[in-house]
Amino acid sequence: MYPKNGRVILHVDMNSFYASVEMAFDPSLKGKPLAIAGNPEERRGIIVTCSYEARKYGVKTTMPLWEAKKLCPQLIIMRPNFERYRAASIGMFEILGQYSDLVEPVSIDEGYVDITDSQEYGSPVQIAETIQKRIYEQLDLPCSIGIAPNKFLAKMASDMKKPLGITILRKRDVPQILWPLEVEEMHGVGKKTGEKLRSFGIQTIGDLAKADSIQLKAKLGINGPRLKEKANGEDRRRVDPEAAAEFKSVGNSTTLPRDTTNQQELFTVFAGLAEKVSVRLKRKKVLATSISIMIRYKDRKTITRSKQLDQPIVQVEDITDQAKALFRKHWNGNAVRLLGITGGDLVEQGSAVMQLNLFNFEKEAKKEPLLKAMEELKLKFGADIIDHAGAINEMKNKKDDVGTATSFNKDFLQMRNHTER
DNA sequence: TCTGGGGTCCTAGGACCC
DNA sequence: TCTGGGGTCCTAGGACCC
Repeated sequence: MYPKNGRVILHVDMNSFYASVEMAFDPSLKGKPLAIAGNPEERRGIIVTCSYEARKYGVKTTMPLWEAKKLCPQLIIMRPNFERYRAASIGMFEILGQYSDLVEPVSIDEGYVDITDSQEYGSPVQIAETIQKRIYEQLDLPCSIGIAPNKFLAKMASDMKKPLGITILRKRDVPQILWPLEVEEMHGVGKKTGEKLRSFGIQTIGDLAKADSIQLKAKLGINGPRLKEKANGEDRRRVDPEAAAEFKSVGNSTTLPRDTTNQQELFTVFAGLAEKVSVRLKRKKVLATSISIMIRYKDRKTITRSKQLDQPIVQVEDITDQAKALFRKHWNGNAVRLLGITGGDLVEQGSAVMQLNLFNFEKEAKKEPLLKAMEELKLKFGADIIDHAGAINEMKNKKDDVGTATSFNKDFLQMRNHTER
């Protein structure tokens, strides 16, 4: 039954999502070892997701393709079909949304649902069973669900039975269920933090739960005490439907077919990346006020270099120029393995246009005729932006409240390209 | 023939301002 | 004639997650 004080949170986690979607799409794949890989033709392809049948052969996520083939010669390899995954994801979140307004997407295949006030649909377990059944029958996709009083425990719970599991994790179960686990099993503890914790004698989640907060803070920063709270089953974070609606950066990167020191080649790659970033920014109707590049050298040493801009940009040429400038300034001349461009400090199209207008008016002391100013804007952002945003009207009527009327699900789906771990 | 790509959040030092 | 303290911004890097 529902507790009087306290919440009931579900964490819904799709099982080997990409592979499952492909199987739903083509049932003849069911029961076969299937892997989704970034780019099977490239020598640097890795496994993004694989079916449970493939896992039996030892095939794992992030494994290089050649290694996976060695382990399982009959492995079926497919490239990702993101449109299919987006469609499946929309279907899944539509089902979740029918049991609560408080749905927070975490990634394309995973989300939290606060069902504290959803008694009308049954008990927590009944709701979880209904959701799981509907996703399975209507979408032909398996998922695991965790039921708990907070996000952290729900997340840990959904991980415990796969595929098609439902797991309840109460706070009072924490000492028995969670504490014996290795500390790396915790969501939020990776390799490095695990090593650090072990270096001062913390091996299990239970050890972490009992560790000294002051010491943890000194060694791990703000993350230390937070981890300790979680190890004790405490987590007050809300299920926030808006959390995923706003993205903070848009980037594209690529590992080159072969390492190179040829600047012309590298600049061509930058132009391609800038094009992708530009298209994605425009689609989201935002502009970037900072640009950063990433360079991974042959020895895998990776650097990022960034710059704050005076004005937000979105056009390919502008992004390319900024990226090239950063590259020229910081490249050490060694062979490059990967290049990336990311736009950050995003502002909305409308408000960006306005900022530029204000900027121009101040600069030009209002001497600039309106038409010429518009031409300038079109040059800067592309004609579609002016027409679409009705920039002149916005300029007159609005100050800085150019609203965002975006459906979170859609935006969130655009925002993330998820790969299952 | 090693190890992708898209993100978020946190830290830390220096510049700069009051 | 040696020197406070707080705050913000910028840049770079690290850790983690899916």
